[in-house]
Amino acid sequence: MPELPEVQTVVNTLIPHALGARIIRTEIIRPQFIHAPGKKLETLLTGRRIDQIARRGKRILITLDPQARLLIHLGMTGRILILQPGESRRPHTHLVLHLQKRSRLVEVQCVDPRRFGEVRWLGDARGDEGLGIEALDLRPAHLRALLAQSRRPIKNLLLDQSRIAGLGNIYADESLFAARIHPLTPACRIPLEAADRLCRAIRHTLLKALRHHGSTLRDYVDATGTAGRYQKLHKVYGRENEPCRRCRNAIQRIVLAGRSSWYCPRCQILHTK
DNA sequence: GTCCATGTTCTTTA
DNA sequence: CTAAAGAACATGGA
Repeated sequence: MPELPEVQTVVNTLIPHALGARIIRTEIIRPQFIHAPGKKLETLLTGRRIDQIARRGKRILITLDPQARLLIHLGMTGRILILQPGESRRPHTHLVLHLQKRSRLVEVQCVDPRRFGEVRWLGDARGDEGLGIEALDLRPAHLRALLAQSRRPIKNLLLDQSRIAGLGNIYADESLFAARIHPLTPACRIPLEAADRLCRAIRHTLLKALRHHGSTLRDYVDATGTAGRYQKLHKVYGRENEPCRRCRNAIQRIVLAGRSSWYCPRCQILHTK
């Protein structure tokens, strides 16, 4: 489900209900889904207060008081849902946090049918280990440097979270279309003007998706259960054989890094030298 | 039954 | 050393 705009929207919709709340009860329904060292997560979580809810790349980082951190990754189909106490538990719920914020009680359910996501106790760790620069913090000079040191197809580089954190399959394709760069172009062959165009395209695409609360293809909803709207504005993603919105040529699909990649063969230039 | 899916990680291959 | 390909994880929808 989640790339940067979706994960940020989950965080934004979680904050009003959960920030400052105390965890008064913890139910672990599927222990295999939860990574915690030694002690039981129930013991670690229960009694602490939620001090901060933030996003880094596609990770949700929850800072607790007394000081400790919890990481939630939504994987492909993960959801965090805010529910009233007593509302029926959704299928594939792995963890439920019972929160009290002043006199109000709410439940936070962590749901993930495919179980590609994870909940992990971080203790003192920051939770940003292994991640490259935030996609929204990317600046032309930084992107130029990244491109110069790689011959990989640009699409593969954009998906590499250890280089740039936050882009996934949808926004990598949409950003490359906006920058008019072919996904197979070797990173180091992208001309400087095109690199700067890509930098702007990434930022513009993510901010616009964020304004539309992300893309809902099938599973994604925010913490209040609301779907995103940006999928209606996709220019290439999932549009094989449909006309390019810019030139009317048919959108093509190829497989790269094991993922479908959609692009317009007329608008997106394959730079080779 | 088939193929495909917003992600990550591991193994194999080159 | 780099990095690509492929499989794996588990479930469900078309």
